[in-house]
Amino acid sequence: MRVNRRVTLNDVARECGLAPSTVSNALANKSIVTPATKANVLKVARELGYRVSMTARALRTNRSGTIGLLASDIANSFYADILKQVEEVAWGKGISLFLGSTGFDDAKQSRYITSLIDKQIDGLILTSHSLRTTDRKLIKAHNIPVVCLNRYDRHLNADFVGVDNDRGVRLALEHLVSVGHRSIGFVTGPAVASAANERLDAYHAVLKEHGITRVDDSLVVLGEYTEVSGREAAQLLLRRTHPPTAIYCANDLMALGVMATAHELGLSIPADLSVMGFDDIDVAAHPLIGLSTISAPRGEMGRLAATMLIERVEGATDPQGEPIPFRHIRLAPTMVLRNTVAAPKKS
Amino acid sequence: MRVNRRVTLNDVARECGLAPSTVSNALANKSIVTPATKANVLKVARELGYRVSMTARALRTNRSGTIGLLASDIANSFYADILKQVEEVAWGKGISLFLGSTGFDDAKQSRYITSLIDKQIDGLILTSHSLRTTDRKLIKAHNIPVVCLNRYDRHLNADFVGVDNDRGVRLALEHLVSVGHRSIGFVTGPAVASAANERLDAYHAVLKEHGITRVDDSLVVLGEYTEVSGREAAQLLLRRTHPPTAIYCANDLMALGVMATAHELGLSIPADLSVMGFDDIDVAAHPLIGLSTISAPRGEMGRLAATMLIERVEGATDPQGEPIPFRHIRLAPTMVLRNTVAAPKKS
DNA sequence: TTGTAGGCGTTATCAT
DNA sequence: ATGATAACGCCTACAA
Repeated sequence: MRVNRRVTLNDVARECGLAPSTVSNALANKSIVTPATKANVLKVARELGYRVSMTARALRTNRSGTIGLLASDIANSFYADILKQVEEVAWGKGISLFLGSTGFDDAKQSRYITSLIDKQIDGLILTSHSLRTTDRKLIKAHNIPVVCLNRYDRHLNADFVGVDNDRGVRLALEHLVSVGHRSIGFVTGPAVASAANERLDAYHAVLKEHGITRVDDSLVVLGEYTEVSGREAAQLLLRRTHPPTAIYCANDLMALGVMATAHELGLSIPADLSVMGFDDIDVAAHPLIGLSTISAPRGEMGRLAATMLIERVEGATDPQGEPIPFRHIRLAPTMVLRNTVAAPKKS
Repeated sequence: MRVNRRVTLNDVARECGLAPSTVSNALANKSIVTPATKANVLKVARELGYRVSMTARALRTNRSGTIGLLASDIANSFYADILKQVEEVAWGKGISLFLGSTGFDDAKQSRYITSLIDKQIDGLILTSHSLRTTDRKLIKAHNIPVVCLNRYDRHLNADFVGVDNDRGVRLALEHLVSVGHRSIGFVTGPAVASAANERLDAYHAVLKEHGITRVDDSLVVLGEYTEVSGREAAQLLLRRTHPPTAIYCANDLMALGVMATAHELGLSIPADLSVMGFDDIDVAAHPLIGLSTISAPRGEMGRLAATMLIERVEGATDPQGEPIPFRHIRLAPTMVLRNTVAAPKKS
């Protein structure tokens, strides 16, 4: 069986009795070509089942119509929600999306970046690690626009969009303090991204501001932004001789883990333990969970990131024709109070 | 500022004093080229920062090193879990992944398929809609290997992997029946994919087999595989004059919605209402949820789908050199009993 | 308004 | 073992 060769621009041209360049122009809807021929070309192209080869076009024009998104854990609904919006914006612009999951593996992210650049992505959204210097060089050498999402890289010339982590953590901790908590545990995330550090810093700052200087370092436990790691952290925290009366988690998934462990330990929330999270993922709002948390506008973050990236890809300029300066956008989080916080028990 | 041109094979060749073709062969580690020159080429390539242009290579070889995955809702953790495994397998093979979200929009899926084929994907994993005939033609014309995941298309020559939906639903419903339920509501999903129909069919079959023939059609409510749609379905079901004593949902997300509504209506689960789902997504296992459900091995499904697809892309053959026949794999689901099922109240 | 020619960066074929 | 040449499919000067 003969394998059918692909229909090319030349085939259309031949069929129309025109030159390839004319067909190209017609298909690109250039005003230079006569409406009549345009119509004819379109008709023939459709009949023959002609489809442009983006590969050939990319080789020629240096634009592939693709962007990449790298996330540390695509099964985490925080990233999934962002991803969804990015996909939508990209789709609206006719751009295809490469997705990569980096785990917490620095090297994997690097290899992903080179691999995607080999594939000639037009732009890249980074949501996971900070970059290695080699990555930065590569990105610069190939002139790939980058948007950093929720992780700021001060060595990279790139747009940034994220939540105001400091403000978010403050909102939560001040609420916990105002309700009477003095001994507050903190489950932090891997320090590969700036967001984790910012949240941890805010924790220390708020406690200090409220005169809780005697903050025990062992009240801070390292998690991995997953539910299991939240469970494990809670084991550590709640098994102490003097367990904290409240636990603040750097994301909701870990807060769910803490709630699970508390439940299994026979502790009732919020009576025996207050818990708060960060992100406001969907399950947090479920009445059986009712997690009080800090809501990060991740839909908006995803949309903004994609929009800003595509702007750069398209070489947008300001009214004076100057390239747009890099933007640094912090979205304000809000506090959502549900059922996981109460005053600590008098003991 | 001069924008630095990309380093090409020719640059490496010139620097080495070799012909481009030799460099190409050296880089491809062909046995034909001398080890010494290989080493030299490699060294120079590294020094110059040479990176292959996959675009050019794809144009030449007709292989892009990319595959596509189309899902109806990437924020649904069912798909996210599959996606994660697909990504992992692909990454292991050096293949990049295009991700597309189709909603429940038939036309969007079609446009995605053409768009990805324009970008010369080597293969495609379909998890959402059934195909239009035009899609099938396009796929056939371009000879793109396809794997159908959890949605069977009998008109398409493709590998298939999915759960045994019939068996899963039977497991659940027979459990509900054995515990004493006779009036069982069913929240189904959009019939755009075969899985939804299979689950609904199984529902009818099991009820009939147990002599519950007087099954009221209004006990079947259409959902959208989302939590909100589960909530709405529950409103319909529980506001009836004779509400069912149990509700079976075609996926866990909708079961969560049912649980939410029940909770808000002051019904306690499982005392007043039994609920079961399908999938066994992560939250289902949370102690505060404890949803009894049917566990679909979606990690394995994702892994299998990706592996089978890549096999085809690489043109794998059986020992006789014949192309591998299309496989149709049904994975067995298992029942996970937690805390959402009890005998119906005597009334 | 349409046609011609060259090149984007590779690889495959054939010659040396 | 290495080199020359052509071709993958498209776009874009420039020429007609």
